[in-house]
Amino acid sequence: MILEHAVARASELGLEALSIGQLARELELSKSGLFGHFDSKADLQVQILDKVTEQFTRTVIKPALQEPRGVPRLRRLFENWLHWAASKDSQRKGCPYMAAAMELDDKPGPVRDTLVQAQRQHIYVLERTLQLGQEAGAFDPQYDAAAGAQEMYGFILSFHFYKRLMQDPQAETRAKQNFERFLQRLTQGVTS
Amino acid sequence: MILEHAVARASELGLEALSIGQLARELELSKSGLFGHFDSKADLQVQILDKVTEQFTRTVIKPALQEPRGVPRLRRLFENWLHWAASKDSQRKGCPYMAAAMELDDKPGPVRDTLVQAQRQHIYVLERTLQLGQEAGAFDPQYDAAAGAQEMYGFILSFHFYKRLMQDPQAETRAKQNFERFLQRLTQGVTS
DNA sequence: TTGAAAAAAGCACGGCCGTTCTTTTATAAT
DNA sequence: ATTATAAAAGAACGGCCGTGCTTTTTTCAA
Repeated sequence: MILEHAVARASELGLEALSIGQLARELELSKSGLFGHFDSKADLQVQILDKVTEQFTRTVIKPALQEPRGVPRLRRLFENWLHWAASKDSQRKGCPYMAAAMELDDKPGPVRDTLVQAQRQHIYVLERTLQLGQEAGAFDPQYDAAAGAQEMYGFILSFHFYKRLMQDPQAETRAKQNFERFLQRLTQGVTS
Repeated sequence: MILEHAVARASELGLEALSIGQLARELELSKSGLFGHFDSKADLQVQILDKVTEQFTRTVIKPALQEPRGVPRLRRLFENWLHWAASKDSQRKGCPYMAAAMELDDKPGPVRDTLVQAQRQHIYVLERTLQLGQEAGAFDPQYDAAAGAQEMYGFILSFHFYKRLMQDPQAETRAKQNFERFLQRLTQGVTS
């Protein structure tokens, strides 16, 4: 329960800016009562990231893996991911990874390691989805899967920036438009 | 001089994490001696962003505008931008906007406004470069310039993430590869 | 119902934060 | 050389931080 709220706040403020005192106040707990559940702030941050990864796997990756390989799976994965990045409910505001990514990209340590591992794993899923699509004959086998994954990741990142920071109402339309064009290229000259 | 160092540190730590005391220590100044140059921390942050924008305009945009419209200008703009995002010298470590973007995307105020305005302006340059290329007959006039700008921005963002957070040595290669493919699409069926 | 174990609270600590005031030092014009 | 002006320093403030201790409350099995 504590972690759920912590995830929500961390996705707004970032992992560093989130303070234990503030968390305790919001949960109507004493500072030390809350702190008792964690060894340190870094430990809390790691647990937050683990929780986020669990959520991401459950709501973005798992549903996509139930789609058949090729276009349906890739599209589902992309749309879920986009939805994840845009989400603004009580659970999460935007992508919790992003705020963390910028603060941590120059600070080595266990928190950063946890984040990097999660991010690598998610991108690997993207890459593997492309590869499996190729093996299934749905995608152009010439296409560099790693480059494609980086490209798709870019769609999501730029969407996030356009939407959250610049509040561009057309961000989503264009992100989907770019993805569909990407998909078209990917399936170009493929029969099945 | 103060601002230059502040820019360098802010691009590493972010605008919020950067503290006045720390800055003063590094510059061998007293905290209040430094603070005297600014009305508040928010004012310092705004001035940092203004300085960054000036640097970005000078090193990324201006050189690109000296190239002829069309492919050369767009490529130059993209490469400069990529180089800016990757830079790791004494002046700057990575893109200072990015760290700020995530912290601020939910916090209204003058600092955020300054950042949004700068970012909008930079993206407008991107968009306008595409449009001018279209008008000059170098790019496919059907292409939606705004979507293209968002796509290119994605190349840069994903490159930044791959390189800085995940430390992928191939990030740059793939970013350029993706851009060149984008360029190919853009110039498809255009004679001149 | 008692008692071990876990959770929460209370309290205090040193430390850094942004900011304000006052005093000293340096700069530069008369 | 004197003086107005600006820059830096010094000291203090209230506030929040993360974290350790000790004490109280709650939980739950024996």
